[in-house]
Amino acid sequence: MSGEWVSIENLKNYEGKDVEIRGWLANRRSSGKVVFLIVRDGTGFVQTTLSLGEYFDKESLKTWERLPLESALIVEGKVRREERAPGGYELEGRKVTLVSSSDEYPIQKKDHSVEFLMENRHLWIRSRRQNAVLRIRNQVMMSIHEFLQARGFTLIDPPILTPAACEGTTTLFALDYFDLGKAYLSQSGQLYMEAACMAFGKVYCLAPAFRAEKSKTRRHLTEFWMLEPEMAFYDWQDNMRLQEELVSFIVQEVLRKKRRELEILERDTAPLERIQPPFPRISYQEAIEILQRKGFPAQWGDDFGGDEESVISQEFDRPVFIHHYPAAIKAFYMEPDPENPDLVLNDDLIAPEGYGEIIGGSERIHDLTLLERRIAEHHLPREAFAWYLDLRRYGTCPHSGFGLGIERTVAWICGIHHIREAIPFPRQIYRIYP
RNA sequence: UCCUCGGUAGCUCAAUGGUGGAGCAUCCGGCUGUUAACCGGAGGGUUGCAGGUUCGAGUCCUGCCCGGGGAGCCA
Repeated sequence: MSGEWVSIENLKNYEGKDVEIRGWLANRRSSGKVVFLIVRDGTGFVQTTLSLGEYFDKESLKTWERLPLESALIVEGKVRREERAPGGYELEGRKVTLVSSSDEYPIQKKDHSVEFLMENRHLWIRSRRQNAVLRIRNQVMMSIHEFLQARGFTLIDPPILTPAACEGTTTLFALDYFDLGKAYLSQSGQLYMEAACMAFGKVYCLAPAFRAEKSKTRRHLTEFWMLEPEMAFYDWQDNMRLQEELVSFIVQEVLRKKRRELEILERDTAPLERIQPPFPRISYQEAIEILQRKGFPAQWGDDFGGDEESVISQEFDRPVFIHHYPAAIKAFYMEPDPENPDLVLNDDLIAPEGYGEIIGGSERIHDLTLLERRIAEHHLPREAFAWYLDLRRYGTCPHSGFGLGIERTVAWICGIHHIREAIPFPRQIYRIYP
């Protein structure tokens, strides 16, 4: 008599059938003789009706009417198309089994402050919107793997504990490593990917990165996830072509497979539909000119902040590449422009709608002498980079790669304001709980 | 690190230097289709902490603690 255990996202395939839903009580309403239980199971939400009559007497209705929110339960009933029900389908309940009653649930149906929600992040992820964001994140991750694997890339996992800075400038989280002194949480897997691309040709890592900078903006976390592909024999332009194809693929896949989540987030999908290659390309020099035309006091040699990035991105209807930055404001490993050694063969990709930089990429220095000079100029510890220099001794070749910030990309696609909602458990300067 | 805003009931917020309230949540009652349901009733407070000014401080002053927003830095 009891029906098949079905997930809510598949309910529409069971119209007229008896099924069982296992989940949690998301909300409830009652009207004396009818009790409405809104049940969620992680795949969706469905309204269950319990009516006075054959299956429920007045006593039992009273019990279910008072069931605390987030209680775990199993409901059995018949799937019915119902215009009045949110989602178009509802469950005509015949039996409810209480798995566990909940304590009074802290997150309620009305307003909450950011502070309160962040303090209860472990519960907040149950909510409809947060659930939608994290489902889209999952899709982004899967689409990245699908895209790169189909193009012959090999996933190579980088170490998280590292002996020294990849880029010298940024601050690292340090910890004691037995008798070997300090170790640091990785701020980038790039240098290891450069080693790996000389072994496998095309490689990528999708891993956490850590920055101990005291950044306090909606675009920063101390722990974030980064995709870092690295390709042997790719020049800086091959690199950009790969980036625009990847970003377009990710966005189109989310549009194709996560429509419902985008609706929950009330994301205007029109700007996303436009995300197709090729992306516009402007030089650093052109970017400076745009800013000056817009009245910004930008000088050649300045780096761009969030406001500047927004102004530049507003000129275009899709992500825009900015290439050929001054070498002085970029990392030590970037290949100089052969026509002007003050510039490097790099690119930043700025997302539309003010979401800022989502990719930083470049061709890498492959000449041993030049790289040694750069390491010295940046006062980096030569011993720590011995293995990295080896890559330029044994069959060195031009190669390129980039880093894509997962949370910034997810936040942009979802249209959410702050990237802390784009990761399940954000780590920020003033928050490490829960 | 700097700038800025804030901390009052479980939550979101009110309260001219003069008896700390409301909505939601909780508990009790009502309602035959609710849509953040609705209607009636009840309980619920060391106003972040420590000093100070004052006849009197949630309110003014000083310090500290904890958060929010932003800058720099970066993905």
